[in-house]
Amino acid sequence: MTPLSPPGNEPPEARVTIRDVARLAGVGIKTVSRVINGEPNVSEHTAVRVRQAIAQLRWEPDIRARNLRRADGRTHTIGLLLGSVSNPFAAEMHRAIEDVAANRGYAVLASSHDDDPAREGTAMAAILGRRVDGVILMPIAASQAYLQTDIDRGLNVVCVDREPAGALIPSIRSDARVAAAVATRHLIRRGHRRIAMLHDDENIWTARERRNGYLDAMRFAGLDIDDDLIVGGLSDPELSGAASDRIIRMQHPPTAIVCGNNLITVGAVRTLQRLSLQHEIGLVGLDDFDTADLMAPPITVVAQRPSQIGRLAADQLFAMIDGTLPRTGSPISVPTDLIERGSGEIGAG
Amino acid sequence: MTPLSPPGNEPPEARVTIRDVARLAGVGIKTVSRVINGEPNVSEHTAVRVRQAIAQLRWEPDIRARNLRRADGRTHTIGLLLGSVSNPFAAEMHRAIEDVAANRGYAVLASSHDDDPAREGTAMAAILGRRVDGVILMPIAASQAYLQTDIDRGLNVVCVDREPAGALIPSIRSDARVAAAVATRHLIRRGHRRIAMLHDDENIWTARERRNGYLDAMRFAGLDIDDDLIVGGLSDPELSGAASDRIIRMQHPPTAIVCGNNLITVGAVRTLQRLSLQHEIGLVGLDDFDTADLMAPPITVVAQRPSQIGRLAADQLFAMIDGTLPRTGSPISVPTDLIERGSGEIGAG
DNA sequence: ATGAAAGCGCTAACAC
DNA sequence: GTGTTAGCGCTTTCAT
Repeated sequence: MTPLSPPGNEPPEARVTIRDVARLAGVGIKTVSRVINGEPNVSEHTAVRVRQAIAQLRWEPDIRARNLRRADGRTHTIGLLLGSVSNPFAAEMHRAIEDVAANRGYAVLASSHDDDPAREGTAMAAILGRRVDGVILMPIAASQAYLQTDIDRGLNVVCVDREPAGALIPSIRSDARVAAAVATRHLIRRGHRRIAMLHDDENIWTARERRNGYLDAMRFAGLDIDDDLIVGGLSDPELSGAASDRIIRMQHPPTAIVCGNNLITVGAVRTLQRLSLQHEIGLVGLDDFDTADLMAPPITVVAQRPSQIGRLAADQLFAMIDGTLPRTGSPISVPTDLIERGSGEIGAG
Repeated sequence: MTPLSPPGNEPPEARVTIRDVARLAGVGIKTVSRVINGEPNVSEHTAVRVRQAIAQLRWEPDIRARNLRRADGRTHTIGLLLGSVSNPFAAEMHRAIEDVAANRGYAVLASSHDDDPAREGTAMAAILGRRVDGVILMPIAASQAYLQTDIDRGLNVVCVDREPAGALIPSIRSDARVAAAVATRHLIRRGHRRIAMLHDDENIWTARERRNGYLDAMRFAGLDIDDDLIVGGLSDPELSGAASDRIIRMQHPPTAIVCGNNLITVGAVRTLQRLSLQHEIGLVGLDDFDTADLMAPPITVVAQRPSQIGRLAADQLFAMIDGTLPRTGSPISVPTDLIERGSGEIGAG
């Protein structure tokens, strides 16, 4: 195997370059460059010959090399850093972002930080090293100040789902606090007085906001707040199910539950069903999910709009890349929608 | 704004390069290169100075430029082309692939073709133009022969979930035919004789295999096959729900249904619930989903193992990149698991 | 132990 | 209209 052969396998016939095409077409490399970039000053006749040579050699220009010298230096790639690409909410945002990007000839480098603050930094470094034109970030680290230098140097960043801290980065997200207040108030109006709030890790902006929204509604209604009914750190359905179980077996159990995200909702519903209490205890989920209408009872939720958040975030990012929007900006709230399906309309004992 | 300024915004203080670092450290650029690559022949003293300069300028080497000249030419990026990054099954595979990739310092360029054969080609071109070291593909086009030239030139490709055609590409997937036969047989054993099969578009390998598996089981049991009970092209829950409705209102309706994927299952369950037949008609889903156990009745499924498929595919791809495995190979089947939850154990009439 | 020069595949600038 | 030269930011080669 020659020293230049690619990793491990077979006869890697030296890669085809613009020079091979130029030679075969009998022109200079700049002419080939003109043809593939649609620049003027190439006769139709030569252009045809060049295109034939390209087809014959099955040549594809190397995007890395192109961008290295290009005036705008763009890579036509954006980075996307989410909690997890497999979380349904994140995956739907991802898809909306990809659609906007694809329409503009952009590819998406996607990765997950698993809501681990340390991994935000390492994953971001992996993305930035690949010289993306912009990044869409679902932040988890306590501060995004570490991005400031890159932003000053021209990096475009937009946050989604959560607010950043320590850097002036625009963000697109639901008004999580209001959404949680709406959910809580909905239960209060059904006569509930003891309402539990199950939420995710406090590192997560939405978890904090939602708890605050719950507190807002409880206080506004003049209800007692029992700290034992507020449980955080529930990062998966199992933890949520266990917490639900614990709460329901309290001496003075709640008559209703607000669930801080779709995984928490699933865990809580599972426990309620196991205890056969799903028709006795009120439940409202924050964030919708595909099969919420198929449960018994169907699950009432305050739905977010993940596709819209994704689309708006991508639009904003590309406007920044185009230079038509500044790289700083204030948060944009996307509306949420209360969907009454049954579980949230159960009255208090 | 200077002509070299990046798109649109602010004072893009010319990007820092290896030369700036070398100048500040008072060394040649090759020495800087040695330091960041951990090459020998740099005195600890100079190395420290270089590292200080790097930190001071907050310099990050440009991965594109590095790979342009590098002997192995690797980009440390792989491509991933799925039906849709937002499909739960695909998203879970995606996540498993990302984990393997991240462990090896690889990033993942993810995109979706929406099961549109034409988009497989365009999306693939967008990926290959970015010079990835390998691609994991969920194929949809009738043939992947278009990849052969690139494969001969050293491109590494692995297919997931579906078998490729027209090119010798290794694939990792469930044995869809057997899984469907198992599901069907399970219903036959409960006494069902008229069993419907709802499946996705026939362009999709799994849809064809699953229909065949259904036919296998029906024939093996010596049952009549009624073409009116076999419906294809159901690419979303709405179409599936409508088809279920039609089938149930037939003169001789089926007593059970096999659903060809998780979206089809959701649509069918929705219709059964609307008609209050969910406890009368047997149902087995192919492919599991998170809330299957929360329905009434809980949904019996033949579950796939998306994470395992993703992990194996990534392992295979990296073995090919490393050169420890050939670029061709035969399909690998990942087991499926029948999970009895209730809907599949309803007896015939 | 170090650095100067050449080159990766392409685009920019400037010839002709 | 077309080609030549330089140069993008880095690694490689080879000299010192």
